[in-house]
Order: sequence, then C-alpha cells, then structure tokens
Amino acid sequence: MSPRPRLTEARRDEILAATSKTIADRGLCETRIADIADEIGASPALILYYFPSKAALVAEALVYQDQVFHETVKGELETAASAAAKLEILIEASCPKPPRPNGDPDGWLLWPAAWEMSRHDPTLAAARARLDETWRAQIASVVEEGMAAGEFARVVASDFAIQLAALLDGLAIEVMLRDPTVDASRMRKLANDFVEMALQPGFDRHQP
Amino acid sequence: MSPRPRLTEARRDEILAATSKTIADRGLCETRIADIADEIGASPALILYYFPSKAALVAEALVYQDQVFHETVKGELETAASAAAKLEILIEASCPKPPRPNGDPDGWLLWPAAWEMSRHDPTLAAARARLDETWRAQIASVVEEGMAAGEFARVVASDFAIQLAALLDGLAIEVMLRDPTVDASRMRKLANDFVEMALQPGFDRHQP
DNA sequence: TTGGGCCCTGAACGGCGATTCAGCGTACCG
DNA sequence: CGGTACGCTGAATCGCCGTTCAGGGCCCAA
Repeated sequence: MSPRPRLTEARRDEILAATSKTIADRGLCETRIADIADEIGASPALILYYFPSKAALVAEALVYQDQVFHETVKGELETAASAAAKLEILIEASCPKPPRPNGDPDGWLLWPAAWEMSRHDPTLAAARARLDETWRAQIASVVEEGMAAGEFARVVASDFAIQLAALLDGLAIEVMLRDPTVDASRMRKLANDFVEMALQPGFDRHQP
Repeated sequence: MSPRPRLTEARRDEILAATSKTIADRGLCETRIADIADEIGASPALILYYFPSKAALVAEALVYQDQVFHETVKGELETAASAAAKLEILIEASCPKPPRPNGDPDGWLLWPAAWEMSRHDPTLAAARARLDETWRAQIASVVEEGMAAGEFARVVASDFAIQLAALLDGLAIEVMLRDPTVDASRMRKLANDFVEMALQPGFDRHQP
C-alpha cells in the first residue's frame, strides 16, 4: 500500500492534509490539483506522482481527515473521569470550530463533500460507513460504561448512539453554515439537554 | 425577475427540475450543462438562454427543490387531525425515499450539494437558512398546537424544533447513504422515540 | 569521482465544457 | 400575405485543468 521509505509517507500525509485544507477552503467542485500543489509549494505533477488520480486523492483525503479526528477524540476521552464527562467531550469535539491559528480549517467542513462523493464512490462510501460505525460504537461504549456505573438510566445503547450521532451531525451542519439561530453554544446546550433527558438516572426506558 | 409569458415560466421550471434530477443522479461536481440539456432533450444553449450561468442555475434549482418539498409537506399536514399525527407526517416526509416511479429522485439527495454550495454562495446560504427556519417554525407550531391541546408536555418549542430538525437531518443522511445500520424504518422508529420521550405528557420540562 | 536511484519539475498535450452568437423556424399580428 | 417577436439551436470559441513524460538535481554508496 505504501511506497518504501518513511520520508515518502510523510510527503503523502502532507499532500492529504493540503487536499483537506483546499477542499475546506474552496469547496469540493472548485478544488483543482494546482490549488493543492500551491498549498505545499510544489508542482501539480508532484500530486500525481504520489496519487494515481485526483478522484483517488480526494477520497483518501476525506478518509484521512476523519481518522485524524477519531484519533484525537480517542485521546481526549482518556482524560475524562466519568462517563458523563466523556459524553461532554464527544459533544464538544463535534462542534465546528473556527480555523486553527496555524490555518488548519475545521474538519467539519469536509463532511458535506464526503457525503456528496460517497454517493458515487463505493470505496469511499464503505470507509465512511465504517468510520461512522466506529463513532457510534464509541458513544455506545461510553453509555454502557455510564450505565454500569449507575451514572445513567438504562437505555438501548446502540439506539441512543445513533440518535446522538445524528443529532450532532444535524446541529453541526447548522453551526458550520453559520445559521443565525444555531451557533456552537446553542448546539452544545441542545445536545447536552438531549443527553440529560435521555440518560437521566432514575427513569429507565425500555425497548418494546 | 421572470420573463414575460407563462409558457416561459413552465420552461424554467422544467429546467430547474431537470437540474435537480441531474445533480441527484450524477452528483454536483459531475453535473454538466449538457447533461441537464439531455434530460429534457434540448440543446445546452437553451439552458444558458434561460439562466445567466451554471452557478446561478444550480443555486436556483436547489432552492426550488426545497420549496416544492415544503409546499408538499404543508399540504399533507392539513390532512392530519392531531398534533401527534402531524409530527409523524413531518418525520415520514423527512425519510429519504427511493426514486419515484416517474424517475424523479428523492429530494434528499440534493442536501449535501446545497450545503456544499452554501459555504461559498451567500445568496444560496441565505435562502437555505430561510428555508430551514421555515421548517423549524413549522415543527414549533405543531408543538405549540399540541401543548395547547394538552397532547404534549410543556417544552420550549423552538429548542425542540431545532433538536428534531437536526435529528432528522442526521438520520436522513445515513439513510440516504444506505448506511447498513440505519435504514428508513429505523430512522422512523428512532425519531418517533425521541418525540415521545421529549413530549410525553405529564412530564413538564422547564428551561433553567 | 562516478553511477544509480529517488524526488521532483517544466513543459506540453488533449480534451472537455461553459459560454457566445448568428441565425432558423414558426406563430401570431396587422 | 409581409413582418416581427420569440423560442430555440448548431457551431465555434476559448480557457482551463487533469494527466503525461522526458529529464534534472541531489544524495549516497562504492
């Protein structure tokens, strides 16, 4: 899968990051190979030296960005004591942020592009489905942990995970698009409200 | 805004519908003017005869499709007796459907395209925000109605509307992308579960 | 110093696709 | 029956952009 030396691997990652940034900045349709090359001060030919085609590059970049996100969150989760605290971290991580000081844009900007492409790229679609499943599993395992500790009411963890993940997606879209009625702080509040309502201890909910 | 006669208006709508269908079929980036023209058996020049540019056409088509959706739902709502029934209609309308027998694709397929474009087209962004606000207002008014009738617990209708709208968006994305773990029937169930949980009569929830 | 291999680039190439434009047919008007 | 307006098109334009390719520099091993 990867060429020989470690240096090459780093170059690939650099290109993938540049691709993500360019898509975030210019949008999927307006992203040209030349833009990506400019981003890292290289020639367009370099990009095609490392990747077989533009389509393949873009698909890989979208997956790459997601993996980075998941790794990051996974790390942050370990710093949390309670399951409730972990859920808050998951929620916080889902809020679209302004670009980083170093210029790195928020990963959220790439989701619509990933969805759009997934519809016609089976490989990307499969990767996306897998990453989403991982994300929901992470939510579910936090919930299981909280239920076991008596922090949360008993719920069907997998159902709750789908609901929370969907809610966060929907809210994040609004925030990302700068909807005047839904900003990041309102997103946080509404997501936390949902979690409280659904997991409030003392009210067990049962499936039929 | 519109050219003179009624015939022309119909032609415009035909082009907008063809544009929506083409985007749904081929994806935003892969949609060419020639594809849209083929769809209605006309020449590419015709498209540019009615619209000033491809970008303007696409933006208008995305808005148009949404308006049609909202009109349709508005009509369906009038057939419902209770507020609860109305919410079920809203949920049902939000589920991505297979293409219509006449070949019309589900309107949901256009949302990722609309989000992607909104990021760089302020006019489209404004239209999208307005339509979303309308949608949430529709949800909120149903909730108000249900609360007034004693069907629902007392909640902050505007908050609930944002949550439900976001939840439906997030779920619909998964369904649209044929996620193996979230199909339309599970989407319906999880959305209805949320509504029941949040609006269950007898448990008033108050804001801080 | 030389040879070879790896990264990388400049410079085409080739085709595509948005946009333009001059003009054709037809229906309707007078 | 001429004239005009309108709806539409074929064909050309023109710039862009993905992709290719022949090599050029640089580092390292011998």
